[in-house]
Amino acid sequence: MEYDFRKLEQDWQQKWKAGNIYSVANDTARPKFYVLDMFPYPSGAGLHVGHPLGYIASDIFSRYKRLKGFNVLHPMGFDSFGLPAEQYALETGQHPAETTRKNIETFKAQLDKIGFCYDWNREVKTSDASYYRWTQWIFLKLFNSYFCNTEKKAKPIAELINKYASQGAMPKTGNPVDGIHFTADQWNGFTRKQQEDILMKRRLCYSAYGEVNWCEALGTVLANDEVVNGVSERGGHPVVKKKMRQWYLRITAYADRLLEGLDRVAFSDSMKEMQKNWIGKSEGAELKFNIHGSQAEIDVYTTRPDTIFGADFLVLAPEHDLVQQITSAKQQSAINEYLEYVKSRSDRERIAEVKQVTGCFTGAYAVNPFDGRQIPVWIAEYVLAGYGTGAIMAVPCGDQRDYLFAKHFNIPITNIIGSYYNGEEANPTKEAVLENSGFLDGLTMKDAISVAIEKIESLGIGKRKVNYRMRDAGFSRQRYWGEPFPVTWKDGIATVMDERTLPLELPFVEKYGPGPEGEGPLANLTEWINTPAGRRETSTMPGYAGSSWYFLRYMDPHNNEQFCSRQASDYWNQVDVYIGGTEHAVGHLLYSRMWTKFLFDLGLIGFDEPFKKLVNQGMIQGSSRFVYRVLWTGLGPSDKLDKEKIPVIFLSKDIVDKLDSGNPAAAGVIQAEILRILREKFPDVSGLHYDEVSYGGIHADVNIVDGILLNISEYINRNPKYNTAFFITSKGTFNGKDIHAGKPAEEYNYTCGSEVEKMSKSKYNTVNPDDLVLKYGADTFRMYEMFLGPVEQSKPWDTKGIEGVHRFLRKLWRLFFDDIKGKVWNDEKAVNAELKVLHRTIRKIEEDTERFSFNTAVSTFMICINELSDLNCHKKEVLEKVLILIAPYAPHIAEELWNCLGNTGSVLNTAFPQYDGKYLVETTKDYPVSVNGKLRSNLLLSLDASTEEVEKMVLANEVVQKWLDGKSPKKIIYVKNKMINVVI
RNA sequence: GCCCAGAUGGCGGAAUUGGUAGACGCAGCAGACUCAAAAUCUGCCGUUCGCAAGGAUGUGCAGGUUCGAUUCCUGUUCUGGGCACCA
Repeated sequence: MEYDFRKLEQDWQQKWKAGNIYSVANDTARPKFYVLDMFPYPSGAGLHVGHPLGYIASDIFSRYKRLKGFNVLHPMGFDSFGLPAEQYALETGQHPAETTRKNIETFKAQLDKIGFCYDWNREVKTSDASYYRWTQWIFLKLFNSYFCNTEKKAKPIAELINKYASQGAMPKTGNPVDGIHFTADQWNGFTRKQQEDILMKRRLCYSAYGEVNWCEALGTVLANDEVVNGVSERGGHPVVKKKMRQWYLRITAYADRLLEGLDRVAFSDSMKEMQKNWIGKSEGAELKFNIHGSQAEIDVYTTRPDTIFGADFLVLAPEHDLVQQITSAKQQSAINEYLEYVKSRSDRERIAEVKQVTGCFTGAYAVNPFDGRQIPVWIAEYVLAGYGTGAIMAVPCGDQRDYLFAKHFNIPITNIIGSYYNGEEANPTKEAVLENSGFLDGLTMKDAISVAIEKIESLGIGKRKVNYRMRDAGFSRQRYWGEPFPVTWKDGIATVMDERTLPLELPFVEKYGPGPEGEGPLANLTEWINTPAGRRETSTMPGYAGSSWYFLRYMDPHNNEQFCSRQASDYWNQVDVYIGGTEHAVGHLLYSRMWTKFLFDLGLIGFDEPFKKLVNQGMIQGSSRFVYRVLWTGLGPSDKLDKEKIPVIFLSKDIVDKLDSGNPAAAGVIQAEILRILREKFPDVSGLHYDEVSYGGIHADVNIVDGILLNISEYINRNPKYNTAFFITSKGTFNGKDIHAGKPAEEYNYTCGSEVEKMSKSKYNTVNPDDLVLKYGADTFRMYEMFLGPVEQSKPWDTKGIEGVHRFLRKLWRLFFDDIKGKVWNDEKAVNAELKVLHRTIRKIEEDTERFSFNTAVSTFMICINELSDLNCHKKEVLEKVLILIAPYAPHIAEELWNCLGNTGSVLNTAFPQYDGKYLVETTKDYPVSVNGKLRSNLLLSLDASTEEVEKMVLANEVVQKWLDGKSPKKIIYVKNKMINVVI
């Protein structure tokens, strides 16, 4: 009986489905365990081998926990709203709902082939109205809530309105400020619009003006991803910043709680670090600078108020409100020019720019509040409007960027740190004793910080301030394929729908192009947008809206009354293990943590951190392959050459390497060969020249490249336009039409370049799991993905090596069945040697699975099966236990053999075997003996030997004596059960 | 540029707490079985000197701590991920 993996895997997958064995109940006395994958965006390219890495890991863990007696929730769903489907619709006219449905179908079929134990009854799709109804519902809750700064939690905005109406909003100390403070009487006298504007500043989801990437030519807003070097990815049109009304999530209100919550979750330190840095809490001061000869005041945020006397200039963000007001007539045109330039730059470009210092003087001078010194006010792109107050005081002797700016624009530098400043670069120290610093003279900078703040506060020119780098999250998109906002606008007032009327379904559109004025496609639906209550909001929610709470919906997916019943969320509680990529380190994870805290504040769930433990799977990268095509810049005479007739020439990687080797002779030979081909094509053209060979890399499908050797006939076959192209390789020059599939690729020896990149369809470097499952089976595929290396590590995909895992499973099979003899397993009693192998394996598998070290677990299985084979062990007593151990990893073969042994039902319904240490007791150890830290010999010693006995034995050792050469050792280091080191 | 991570044979990786570097697998080499192939099995397999015994050297690079460093510290190079509208 042979290992017919195709048949048995199919059979078991059907039986699992028919028997509904992965369905999970909410009401059970068993302890719960919740294992969650980050659900995928169902892209049109289908699943590639990178997706299942985390899914296999979580599947193994779920099955393992089930064997350990837990009621395991292990659901899957789809993050099915998103930009790619909309772009695809724009190009092909196919409705995103339709393509998304198809893609999900493909994904599910692919997932099922790998044999995952998902409870598909709990599937969620963020684009289903029955799901996004609750996303909209949570939006209403956010809109109708504010963050109470005293209690540090969200509360219904109705409470705030009541407070305003009864007590107003007056400062505890000091004078009320117009526009911020008001009495109850004033509040009650405000117009509805005035009241709503004030409330909007407190709502947890609010509307305000913000900047977007605007592409005039496309008439649309673009994602950063769609902007490349300042122009649109599609079409290459210029992109500028534009202010538009947007929705925002007030995540900054939760900044402190998001920081604090990190102490209560098991995320990796680096993950916590990334979130902390993203939140970017800093403490410092905000202070006012007056502008000489103007009413304007500039608020500056600084973490280093101690350096105030070293401030040689101020820099405003180009977008700063005061720029126009303070700019002098003389500087006006220069400023305008600079603003034009900045408009074309993305935030990332602006911060990343270091080589080139740019900026523009406004003509205004600020007055240092302490010594009255007048310092110039500049604008520069490295100051961002979104951070702090959008204005900084520049201290060139202490900040390198300020230093470079001062040098570049010849602004004199004041040294306040004496010898700590060398005149050649800034020194950001806090240790220096201050000089030239008025009342701070003689203080160390560290101590001066609080002294300076106190002074600033006592003079009433500023205050101590905690600042966050994190900004409120943009919550609206000028797109179609997302959740519509249940909001209408009238007279500038946003009114939300009654929650009982949800969902507000996404209406069907014919065209996916943008609406007028850069609004989303929904703006084109005149009938839909105009309602008696007002004009509907036409933007939709971002991708992260649906993914910020999906883990709750899995707990109670069919509930029509609530997003998730309290009963269900109390039982399943936090996600025990969450598996996904680091690319979500800050976005998704912060948003879902915030939503959880918010829902907790409202008492809708009983926990405020969603994920107890996070496992970051590494990214499986693609290993791209390139062919090199000759580029014709420098080819002439251009007026005499018929463009149509210029040939396509490909260079093999080794030829390209020769070109780049810097050896002019080798490069000359290649150039001559190209010229030869050209002369053949253009026999009549005189003065033909091609000055320098240049080339460009083009992705070739990794699936038709063996190692780096291109299957050249298949390449031409797939790209018929190249069937008259020339291929120059180390074996000669070949014309496409002479290349035949019959000849082995080695004959042509066209080699490719390679590069590790993100796996993506457009890079032709994706490998489809289906092919591998078909060829080797799901169990082999699962174990191979795990065997590749630690789950947390990123690595390029390589199919080589999968054979070894497949051989291992066949070897396992042969312990039970022989191709000729048939059944070989028996009911004999196991002996100690066999039980030792078994129990060592049980212990190691349990350990490795618990710490997510699946690669070493696979290797442990291999060692176990090798040893049992060597021992000729075919005993059911041992093998049965091995099957349970391996069931999480290779569920199909485990089920099959489990049943062959005479068991009924799923192997998952048994219990994980108990490890017994008595089989593993050792009495001796073969110690490594080092001399001066270098291994010289081994020594078999009893484990209960005394230190004296050991030393005696060591000194008596021949090899040790040889190295001692008659001398006596300085020291003998003996670490029990580890090693011995003799120091001479 | 900033934040985070990683770097070990021809390749993927192992070494869990500072204690025998290279487990396990792939590829390769040699052999057995076979008419042959497949499958399977056995042995070798970091580099280098040596017939061998054995020695030297070796975990990106440069230093340091230690009886002992892949592991800890300082610096540095390269690669990957993220940087707010991809998901």
